[in-house]
Amino acid sequence: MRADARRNRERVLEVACDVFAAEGLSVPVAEIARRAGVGTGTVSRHFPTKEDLLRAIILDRIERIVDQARALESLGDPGTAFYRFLAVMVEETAANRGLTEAFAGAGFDMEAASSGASDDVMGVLRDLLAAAQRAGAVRPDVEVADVKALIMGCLARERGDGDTAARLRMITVVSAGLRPDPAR
Amino acid sequence: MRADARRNRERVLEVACDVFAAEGLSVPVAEIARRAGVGTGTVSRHFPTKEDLLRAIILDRIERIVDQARALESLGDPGTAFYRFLAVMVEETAANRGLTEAFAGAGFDMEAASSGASDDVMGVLRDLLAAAQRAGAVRPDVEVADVKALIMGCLARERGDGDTAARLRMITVVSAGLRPDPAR
DNA sequence: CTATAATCGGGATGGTCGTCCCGTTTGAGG
DNA sequence: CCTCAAACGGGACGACCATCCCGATTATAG
Repeated sequence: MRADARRNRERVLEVACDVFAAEGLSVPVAEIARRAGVGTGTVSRHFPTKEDLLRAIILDRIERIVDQARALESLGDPGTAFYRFLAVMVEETAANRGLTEAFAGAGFDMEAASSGASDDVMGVLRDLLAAAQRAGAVRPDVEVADVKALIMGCLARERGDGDTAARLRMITVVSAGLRPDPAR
Repeated sequence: MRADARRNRERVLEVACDVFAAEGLSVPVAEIARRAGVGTGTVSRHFPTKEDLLRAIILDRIERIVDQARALESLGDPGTAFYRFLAVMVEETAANRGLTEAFAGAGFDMEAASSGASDDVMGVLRDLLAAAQRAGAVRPDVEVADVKALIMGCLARERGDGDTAARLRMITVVSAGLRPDPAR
């Protein structure tokens, strides 16, 4: 691979990561190219479709989240692991509008793009939830899709990363709601 | 107004209501026209922009929700009123994909479209929340935006109206989370 | 330094959609 | 029945965007 090609590829990736995080997935590819100082042809040669570009950026972020989840999994108390993962996932995603939209399923099919074991967020969430429920730390009737939707709720709190206190409050409320009756 | 004009207007309104509810706000105006059996010109004469058409449909639905809220407001117990409104809002909206997208702010600026007192959902929600908090039925630190986001979470549970049990479970969880510590 | 193949830039293409316009049709009053 | 303004249909237009393509450029091996 030629040196300038590699450089351009890196540059596009970096710019795309920032722009999608700040302004969401609907930013035109041509705009990414413009800000990276390259032509649209250069972008679409390295990443034939917009989805390819998104995959390269988003799956990287998701892998980091999954890593943290796996680390929490081996933490001893399944309840603590589950609830801490809720907070981690919300915090990691809140500052990234593109990632939020990806989770919401807007313009990017995460399930289809995730093929490896290292990017299966739903899988790891399912494991954490099941363990926490076995330990009696989460209401037994709650399903993975419920938890995902509640996380989406926390992310819907507002665009951007401004209000950390509000996010914390949301997580507190949701966590309290998920706990079975006795344990408060 | 000529009889055929009135008839066409009604027909477009009816079809648009169904289609947007079933398939969301991104359905092309031309498709509405096609299914109503009229030309695109007819639609855009009665409703110059797509937003005009949406307003005519969505604000009507919102008014109905607000009516129910006002009815609950005069119900005596502010806590009961608030929690029942949560359920009402989710139930009313869940079956209507267009309404869900409108609340999510996708392609339709609800705040801007709402001008009358009869369509201010956020206003009535604020009143219900404040009263419930004064009565000690909701955590005092929760804000209106938090509640809205949690409702969005319930709506994000899945597309369509299929799983009533899941929606009920979501409302239970969210309600439990919103209650202050003592009252379970 | 030169040749050449990889790479680049950005215009062309095709598709979608909202809105506007105009030639044609039709409802309804006289 | 006859007229004509109101209403209709659907094609034209313009905006936006992803993707493809090709003539110009440039990195790198020899």
